[in-house]
Amino acid sequence: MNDARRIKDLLYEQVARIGKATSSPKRLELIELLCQGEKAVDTLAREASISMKLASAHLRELRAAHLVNTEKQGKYVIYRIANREVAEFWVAIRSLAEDRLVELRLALQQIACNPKELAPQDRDGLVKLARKGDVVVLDVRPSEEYLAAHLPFARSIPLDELKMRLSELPKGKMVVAYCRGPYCLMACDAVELLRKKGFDALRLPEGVAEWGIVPER
Amino acid sequence: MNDARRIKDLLYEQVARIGKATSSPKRLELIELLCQGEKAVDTLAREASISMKLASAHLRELRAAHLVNTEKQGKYVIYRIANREVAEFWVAIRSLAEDRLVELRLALQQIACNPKELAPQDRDGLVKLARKGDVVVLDVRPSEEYLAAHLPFARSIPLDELKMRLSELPKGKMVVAYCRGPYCLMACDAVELLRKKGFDALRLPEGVAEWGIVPER
DNA sequence: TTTACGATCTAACGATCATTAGATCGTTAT
DNA sequence: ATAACGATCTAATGATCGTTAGATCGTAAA
Repeated sequence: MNDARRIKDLLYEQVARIGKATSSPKRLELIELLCQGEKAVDTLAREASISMKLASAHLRELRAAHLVNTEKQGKYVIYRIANREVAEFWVAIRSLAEDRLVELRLALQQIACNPKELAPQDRDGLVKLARKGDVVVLDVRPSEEYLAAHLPFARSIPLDELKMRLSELPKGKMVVAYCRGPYCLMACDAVELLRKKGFDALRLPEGVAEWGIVPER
Repeated sequence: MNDARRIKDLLYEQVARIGKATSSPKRLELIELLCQGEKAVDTLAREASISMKLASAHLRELRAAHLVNTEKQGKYVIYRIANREVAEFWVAIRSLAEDRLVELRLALQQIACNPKELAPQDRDGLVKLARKGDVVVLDVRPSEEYLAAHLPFARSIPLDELKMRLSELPKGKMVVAYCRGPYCLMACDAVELLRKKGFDALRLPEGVAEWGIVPER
């Protein structure tokens, strides 16, 4: 009787470890960043706008829940998402949050309205257009993330190089810009810039994780 | 610049509310119970082996994350899972936990080994056998849960009535017993009892939530 | 009306967590 | 060697959380 309780409690306790690991905003942001590709601690800290000490502490938690792996490379410690399932969970918990929390939907509308977004269109359709070259799928993330994983037929121009490299883009064609996902604002900025310069640009609010694409190794 | 930070932080903060709500073992157990059907606070407290005060406090948290709904019925306050997505998330977070945490897999093996389990068989096959009457799919949960939702062609004999109602079961046929899911031990006990009484019994470690069946209203 | 009971709220306690600073350790560059 | 830097560990802080007890409120049965 009491024995059954003990084992039951143990089971729920283990599942709660996943919940606990995903109960901190900054840890979620770190997971999203790691979904883009492997990164060292100082890179993660900079990109999440936190101190390296705090990043290290949060990564420690994620590691305790086995959601991320580490590998020492000389001076650096490289963090990676543990596997595809973690990336899928990041998409899943976000999806549930959007479904249940009005506040989140409202906040999303704020950033979604400004630059025109691509409708939650069929992905095959976009890929077909990109393959034919009728639209340019533009990856505006840092180039290391593009190299780690990117959408099919996407071209890489990091956001901070975009202004100087506008000539690389065909003037007549539609440009679809994407970044790390719906919570990342880089594609918004890119679309704003492109439109100002006379391009026909849309934001694709999805990233590699949403497409089920995951960096290798 | 700083403006973008503020809205980003807000987004991750909202998602973290879901993580926080699912970071407590008892809250997860309450979610699982509510996946079986609507329940009053005192029922939930009894079935989760906690005080009503504590149950009330945990349910308050789940309600704050909009994962559950409430409705006052006279003396009682009835809690319900908010929608199908919540039940699916409960299955998803459990699945990730099993994938990532060795301790959880080990604990599961402890309860899985004793009574022989049904292989992660195709569900259609089981339903076909049950429809023809070649196997008896036995729901050993309390009858209110059976009434709220149950597997196709399942018969209801609650665990605490099973010993007295053995005569209702055909002696020659295979009995497949299930309960609330892989973390619930009622089906284990049922299989143990049935085998002792000469039945050919197996445990189906899945419940309604795992089959994507969700109580109405 | 009185009584019992389901349920929540409040206050309070100890425990845990987020965050920062200081010290430490290993590696790379000078 | 020394210096610089990435990264972690420790300790310490304030905040938050889990849990329990006491009081309160509404409803249903006596």
